[in-house]
Amino acid sequence: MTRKILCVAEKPAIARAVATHMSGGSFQTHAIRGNQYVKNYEFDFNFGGSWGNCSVTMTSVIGHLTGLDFDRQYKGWMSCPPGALFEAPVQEDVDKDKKPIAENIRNQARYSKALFIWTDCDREGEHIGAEVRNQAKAGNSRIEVKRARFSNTERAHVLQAAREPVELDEFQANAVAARIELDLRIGAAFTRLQTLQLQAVSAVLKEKVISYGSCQFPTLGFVVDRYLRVQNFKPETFWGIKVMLQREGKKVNFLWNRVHLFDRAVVTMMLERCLMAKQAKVTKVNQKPKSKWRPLPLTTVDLQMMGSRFLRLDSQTIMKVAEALYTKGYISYPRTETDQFDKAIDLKKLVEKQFPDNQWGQYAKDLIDGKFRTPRSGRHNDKAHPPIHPVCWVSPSQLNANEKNVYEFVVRRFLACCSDDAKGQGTDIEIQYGEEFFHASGLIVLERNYLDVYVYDKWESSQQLPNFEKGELFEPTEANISEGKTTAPSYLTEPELIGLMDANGIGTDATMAEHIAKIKEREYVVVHSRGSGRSKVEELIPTRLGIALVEGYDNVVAGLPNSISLSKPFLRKEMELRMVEICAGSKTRQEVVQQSLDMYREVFIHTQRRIEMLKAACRKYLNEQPTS
DNA sequence: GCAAGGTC
Repeated sequence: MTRKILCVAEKPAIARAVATHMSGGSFQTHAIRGNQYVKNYEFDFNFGGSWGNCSVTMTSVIGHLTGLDFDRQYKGWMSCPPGALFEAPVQEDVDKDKKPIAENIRNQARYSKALFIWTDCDREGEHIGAEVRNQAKAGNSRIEVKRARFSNTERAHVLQAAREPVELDEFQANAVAARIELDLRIGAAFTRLQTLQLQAVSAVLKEKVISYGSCQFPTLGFVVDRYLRVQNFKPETFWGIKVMLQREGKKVNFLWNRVHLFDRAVVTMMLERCLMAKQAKVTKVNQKPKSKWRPLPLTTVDLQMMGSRFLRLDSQTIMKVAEALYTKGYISYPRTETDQFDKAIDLKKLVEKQFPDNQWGQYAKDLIDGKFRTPRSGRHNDKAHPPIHPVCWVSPSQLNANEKNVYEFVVRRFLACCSDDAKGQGTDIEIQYGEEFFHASGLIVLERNYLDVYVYDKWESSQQLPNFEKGELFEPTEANISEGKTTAPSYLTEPELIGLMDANGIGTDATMAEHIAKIKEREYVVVHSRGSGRSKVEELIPTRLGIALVEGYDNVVAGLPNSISLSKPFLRKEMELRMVEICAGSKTRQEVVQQSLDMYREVFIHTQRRIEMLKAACRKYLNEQPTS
């Protein structure tokens, strides 16, 4: 009898893709009882080595199998003081809707010699792999456990992963387990505390859940921080020197190297010295080729940021649309941090698929006819997914308006990646006038290259400069003082917020949009539109409640020795660093959970003691008459 | 009625 091997992927789409490659396209599909998405695919495969020819069942989970929650007696909000949740017993259970999937794995494991885990090769994937292993062991305690290491579903790569399995990374799974426990305890404790305490403060808050989360609060913090900077902004007047020369019928404006200063008297004196010198001297003439680099391969964060900017869709909508395009097989997996293409991917083949398109088909043909360039490589690789790229061409008539726009963006971005940089000729002139230095620069775009397909980037020729020679003297046509005012920053936009979250490690590429949606849902922030038409900008403004929470917590911790506010990203960042230590094997899961809980408990106790400050902030913002 | 993270 041939040996049987059970393979389990993180999601149905991967199970199907891997089964297709391993089986060479011929497999049997069986539905499972109780879940319409998960399927079992059966086929034979030669693993080589000591495994040899085996019969395979390839199936999947749908993300995590289990969830962590408090024991039943702690679930009621009045069952215990919120602070008790830092120690209350918790248990891990298979989610109700995942029970049929877990059962399928236990059943299949019974007849299998080995389990091959095919979850994504990232931290969460390692934890999901451990959940799968636990179910398989419950069905068959003697089953051998292996893990396939793969980063895309290209055929040769998949086959290699199947034949060279590695071990599950227990450290990474433990790091995720620590995160899960911390987020649950801390989130629930603070949410119950502030909800129960603040509901009584204002009629506005009655019946309202005022949630706290280690990601949603720093997200709110960014919005409030920008809002306050706008509110507190005081414009300042500055002065500069403008020098202009007319020559060969062209007008050249020279910019001051000092840009501007805030002291009018000093600028006046400097200008007078210039005028006294009468003549300016050309100190540098640089002619050099300039180029504008083609974009990097597309990541999720970039898709969300560029998408909000150019397609005018909020990040959640973009992700929904991108997922629909992925499920239909038009684009690759849209959740990725990777901005470098694996050498194994045949990029030219993907370019060729775009030939039929009316808008960019000819551009794709030109690439294959010799203009193709290997894409640039960024510095990120999540080792799980390739950059987002089109998988095949789809007629615009098959897509709705949003899908059409997002697909077009993904394709244009991909073709731009496979193109040459735009090239031009730049001229930089520097002059000395009195004791001050000024400069002017000109640009002539010579080859547009990627700009022809990537319509979202702009790079235009500037006005041409007349000829200058190094060392020559000339008398400027005009030189005078300019005056201006510093302008207030504008309110935070969603792409900016996503950039801040990414830079501070708040949330993952898959969840950032959810955290923003969450603070809207909780009525901590609202979206205001400014302008109209193409110049419309959506800005995030905190509500009175949002401002009150941030100000309240800032006041509460103001007295603490290292006063780290919950509205700042530092605590979450520290948690992330400790997770990395678990992955490296330098700390255990238990150590990290204890340390992090101690840290948050200190803030919690302090908040309880000074709860009046939190209440006062809410009263201040919510119970006074709105003035606008 | 609480979180954040997978995915449908």
